[in-house]
Amino acid sequence: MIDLVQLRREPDEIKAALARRGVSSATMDEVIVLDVEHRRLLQEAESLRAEIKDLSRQVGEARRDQDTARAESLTARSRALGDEERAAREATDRVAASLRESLLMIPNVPADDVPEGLDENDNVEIDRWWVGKEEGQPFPEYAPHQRVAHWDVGKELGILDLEAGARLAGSMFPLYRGAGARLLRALGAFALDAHLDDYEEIRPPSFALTETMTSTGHLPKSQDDMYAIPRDDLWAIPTAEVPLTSMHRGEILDESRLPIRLTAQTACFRREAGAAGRDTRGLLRVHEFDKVELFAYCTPEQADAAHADILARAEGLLRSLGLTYRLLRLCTGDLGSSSARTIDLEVFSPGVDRWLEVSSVSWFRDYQARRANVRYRRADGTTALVHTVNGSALAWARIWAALVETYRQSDGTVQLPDVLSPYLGGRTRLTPKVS
RNA sequence: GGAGGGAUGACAGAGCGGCCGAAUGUACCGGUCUUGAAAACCGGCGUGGGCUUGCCCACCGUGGGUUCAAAUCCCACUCCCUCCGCCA
Repeated sequence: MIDLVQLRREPDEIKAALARRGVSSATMDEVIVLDVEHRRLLQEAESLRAEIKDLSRQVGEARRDQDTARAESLTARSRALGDEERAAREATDRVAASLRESLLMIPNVPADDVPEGLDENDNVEIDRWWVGKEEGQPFPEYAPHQRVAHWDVGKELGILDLEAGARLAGSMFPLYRGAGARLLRALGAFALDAHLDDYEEIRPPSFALTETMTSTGHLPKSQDDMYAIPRDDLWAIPTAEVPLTSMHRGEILDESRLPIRLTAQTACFRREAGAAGRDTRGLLRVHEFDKVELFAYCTPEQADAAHADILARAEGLLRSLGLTYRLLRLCTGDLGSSSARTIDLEVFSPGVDRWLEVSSVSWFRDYQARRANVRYRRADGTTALVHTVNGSALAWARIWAALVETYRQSDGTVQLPDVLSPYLGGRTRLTPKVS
């Protein structure tokens, strides 16, 4: 949620920044009006409250002095004020609720370096990498044997059974088998191990309460994109960012502990409402996928370095897997609602001949921390909201697809990169199932 | 799922419905003493919000209720602990 105090102090700056991502100035004016009204009512209610407290204290004194007549007259006055106070408080609460409701729907203020744009077509490519680039080799030419879509490779080798997944849970719930399932397990272990130098490994719950979802900004905005279990007030997490952001909810962290860096692999659940039929073949877009997430709570001063570190780690994994990828700076129109700045990593998958988003590295400023109420204590004793930063490293379903396409050999086998060997028991070559 | 016990500041732990935002201890910060440290002593030490910056308001697991007045009484819920049942 954005900073209301800042909105009061510099309404024009905030309005201008939010206008870049489509929030009308009329919407912001409504918020400002609600805020003014809220404070007016709050003052009214509080001064009534103060009066009642004072009268009540005097009743106590009168009782102690055995002055029954005085006590009763004071009681009568206080009782009369009580009705007024209740009405004032209810009015205050009503306005506070609608103020909060409005604030929850307002996206984060974009950073200055976020490019202008309407949708993903306006994202700006800032870098591109492929094996041998540093040695001066040109962008790779992919051979015909690499131009086979992963769903065909998967079927050929018996490592991906989309029909079985669909039978169990409907379409877009993939089922991996044999070496395909093991490859997925290997990727997770490979990535988690790579981050353990600086990041604590977490295994959080796969479900979270409405309150938790709200603190990351996923609710109320994205409720149609998530799986809900209403009987238990639970939602299936769309990313480990949700539990990690709430891990320290309501806490005041000592500055010396920052940055707190966490990594977690979880299943991620996405309803992908409205996406039916669009780029949904194979593993391009699925309802459930595994992802290793990197996350940091930090001070504002540490945020840039924390963001850069996560980005470097995600890139590092792609490079050691030998996959071609590019970096995109998301434009205002494509930026996630909670984010102030996001860099996407897209891997090139030759079989389907497209760039697939496999990581999104975002800086949230204090937007999530304000909702989740995560603060830190500075050396001078004051408190401030932390900044949160996160990124995927990486989302495995699409990496799986890019790997089997990129490394498909002319004989139809797939020769996986050596870095995965320890996690595959040395079996880096995937061959067609004989049975 | 059943029975019982509990939830108060960083921690421990008091708190007859009325100077209780909360005793006391520990921890922590500052000072005195000391060559220095420890001990002792003195002082400080929760978080938010509002405005007339000096005051006011809120918060004792959460949400309701009773009352002139609630940490304190009532109801519901959540979580933790113990026991029973069930269970990977």
